[in-house]
Amino acid sequence: MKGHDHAHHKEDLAERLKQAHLSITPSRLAILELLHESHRVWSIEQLIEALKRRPKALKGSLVFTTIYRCLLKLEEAKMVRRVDFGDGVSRFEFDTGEGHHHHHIVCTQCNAIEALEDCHIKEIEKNVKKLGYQNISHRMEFFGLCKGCS
Amino acid sequence: MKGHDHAHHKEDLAERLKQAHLSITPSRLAILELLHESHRVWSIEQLIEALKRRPKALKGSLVFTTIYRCLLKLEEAKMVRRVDFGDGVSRFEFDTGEGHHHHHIVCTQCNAIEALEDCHIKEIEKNVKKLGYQNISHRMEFFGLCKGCS
DNA sequence: ATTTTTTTGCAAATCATTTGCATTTATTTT
DNA sequence: AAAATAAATGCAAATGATTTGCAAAAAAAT
Repeated sequence: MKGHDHAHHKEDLAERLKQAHLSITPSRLAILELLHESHRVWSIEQLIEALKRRPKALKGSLVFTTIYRCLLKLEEAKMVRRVDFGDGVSRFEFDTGEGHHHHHIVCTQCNAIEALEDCHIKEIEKNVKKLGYQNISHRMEFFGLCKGCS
Repeated sequence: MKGHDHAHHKEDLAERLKQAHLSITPSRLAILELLHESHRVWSIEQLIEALKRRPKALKGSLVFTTIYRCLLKLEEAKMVRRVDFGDGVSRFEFDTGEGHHHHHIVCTQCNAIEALEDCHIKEIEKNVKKLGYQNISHRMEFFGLCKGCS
């Protein structure tokens, strides 16, 4: 069952790459699989470490630039979303591409990151619209001391 | 009247520096005056340009590092707030230090920045609290096409 | 199977930010 | 007010993440 699921996902991911007119490469599939399975954000360095440790590691060496460029392409294709906590490091997470979006809470002590599945900021968006803006998007991240650290 | 007001502000700002145990220097006063008068955010480069053009320019040359370190100190002292739009450039604005806070909307085309004076995100904060977090803060910025650009 | 296009790997360039240190300026002490 | 102490400034160089150039390799199209 699990094996079948994985195969299914892999095909799906390859299909989405094809639809986005992106070549299907081992790096891209590996990144997408990892992001898809793990519901979390990854810095590029973290991704490289995790991919190295994988059972089915990539044959080629895992190079920063390669992962970086894969992520750029996947971001363009809306398969990956970039998350920025203002600490100078870009992080990435899987993007279902179905309009869902969420925010995060970052522990100011241990830097643990947790997803917040809700986003109730319609009021503010309304006001922004009143100001005459279009195609409004927003970034919102929370910072605080998590249970373990307080 | 205006002159008197300015003098008043200058004294206030010097007083706040004193209270924060920071030396009162021309650079710091000039930065604070500019930030206080202008209700907007400034990158360091923008600050340097603006300070150069001032009627009462600083005697010493305006050096990036100096402005940078001033802003760091002023941020610590909560007289200045740093704003991050995720474009790799830090910006700064005056901070009254009275608990007010606001967000911004950035035009995705012309990069114009406007302040949003309201912040209705109590619901989300409640949920974050339920998760066990303390000292919760957040970052939120909006992006969209402004009137002039759409 | 061959050509064409895209991706990868490595090195080097960028760009904003940060740090080191000698000099200057501000504050404190005498 | 002058001397001593502490802090800030200016310049150069270091840092660190990101981005780019280009030749080699891999994938897609013919």
